[in-house]
Amino acid sequence: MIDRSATAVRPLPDELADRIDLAAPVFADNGLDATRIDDLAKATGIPRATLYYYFPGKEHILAHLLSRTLRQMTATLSDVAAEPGTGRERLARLVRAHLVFIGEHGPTYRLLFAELGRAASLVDIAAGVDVAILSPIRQALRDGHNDGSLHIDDVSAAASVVYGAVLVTGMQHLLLGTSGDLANRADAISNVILRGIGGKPTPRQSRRTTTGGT
Amino acid sequence: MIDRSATAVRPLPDELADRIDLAAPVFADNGLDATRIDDLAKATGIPRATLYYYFPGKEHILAHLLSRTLRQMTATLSDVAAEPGTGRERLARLVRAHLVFIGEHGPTYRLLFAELGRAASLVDIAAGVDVAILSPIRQALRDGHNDGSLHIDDVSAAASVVYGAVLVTGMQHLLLGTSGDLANRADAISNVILRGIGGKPTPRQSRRTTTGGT
DNA sequence: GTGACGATTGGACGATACGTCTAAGCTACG
DNA sequence: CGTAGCTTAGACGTATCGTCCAATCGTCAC
Repeated sequence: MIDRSATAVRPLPDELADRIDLAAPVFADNGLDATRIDDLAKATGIPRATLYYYFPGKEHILAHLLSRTLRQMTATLSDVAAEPGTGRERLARLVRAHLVFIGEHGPTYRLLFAELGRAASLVDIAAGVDVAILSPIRQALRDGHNDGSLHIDDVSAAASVVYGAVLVTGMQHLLLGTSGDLANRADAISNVILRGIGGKPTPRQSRRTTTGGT
Repeated sequence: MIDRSATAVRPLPDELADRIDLAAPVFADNGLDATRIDDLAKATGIPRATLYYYFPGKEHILAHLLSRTLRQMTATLSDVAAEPGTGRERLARLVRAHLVFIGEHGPTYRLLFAELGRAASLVDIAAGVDVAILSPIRQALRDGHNDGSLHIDDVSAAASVVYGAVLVTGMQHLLLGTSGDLANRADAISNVILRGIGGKPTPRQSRRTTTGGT
């Protein structure tokens, strides 16, 4: 329907590429719908006519920003995933790094999912999420299975569990403003994922954590 | 910012309450933004002026629908959760029922999350999600812990893992149109959640499931 | 130096959709 | 039969979109 160019129809000059980033907080504050092109123009200092010169519409500006964040996340997570260690260790690091990323890019991350439905039709952000997030997870899972540090029957199911845990935890944090540090939750989550919640009492006797909840 | 009334400012007559449901597919197809009030009027057969008589705007109509779906989900899941059995059994049933619900209410469910960012500002849908979904999960977890069928250290972390797994699986299905039946994935997910992916080879030797994936 | 071309931008424009409002018709109840 | 509230068509006024044009400016080739 619309051309697949992730960013803009015309190549975006570097100077504008920098300034357009200033649009992110505006989108984050108001959402796609309530954001006026004029707001973006004001916030970025780029005149409205120029914005339209480079972007077909505000959705494309948002898509540009989101795919940028997605690339950032891809870079961050793949760096973390590349560090040495067993698959199990790397998985734990991925979980932590992901939560930290959510904490740092809260508004944008929330935007990513809030507008995923809309923006996904312009860019294949859904696919980008897969590459950025699920793919390193799957890799760590496979590696862990091979090096014996993990035990995976169904890679895709396990990846869904891992990602889901992170996503829900992050979203609770972003939407409901739950308990303090996201990074702190990483251990609790990794624990559950690794040990499971099946009946068999695990090696270390039940060291109670924050049993409470919201 | 806007009053918290979940549905409408005026009490909605039953007859209209029925018809307004016809607006759901319209929203689901187009999203909040692209849906015109006139479209809703046409789809529901309720004149525009009447819509405005009962709802302050289309966002409130959407909020009304979403909270309705949420109530439905609450009912469905709490029914399932109420069935007899160990916490572990009920948890597995919850996972399955939830996935089935997603499969059946695909468009609306997707909408629920696509517009959550926006709608959450009108209604406390985020809180509704918590009640509808997380709360029965937590209950099953606690019960399972007490009856010995589960082993939970951190209820809220475990609940996040469970819900996240379901959510991500469901979303993959809805957005990417992954493999066939959602209900089929329920077992794989429950397996991972219960047994964990930690190295210790589980009691029953690794009965390989669908090791493949996307 | 000069002309050409593309980037840049202010401002005007038509279109669309929103949400408001009015007024007329209708129903129901006392 | 009269009042009150529900219902609805249609007319507005407003906001924002996206398009378009014309003026300006910088750069490059000749």
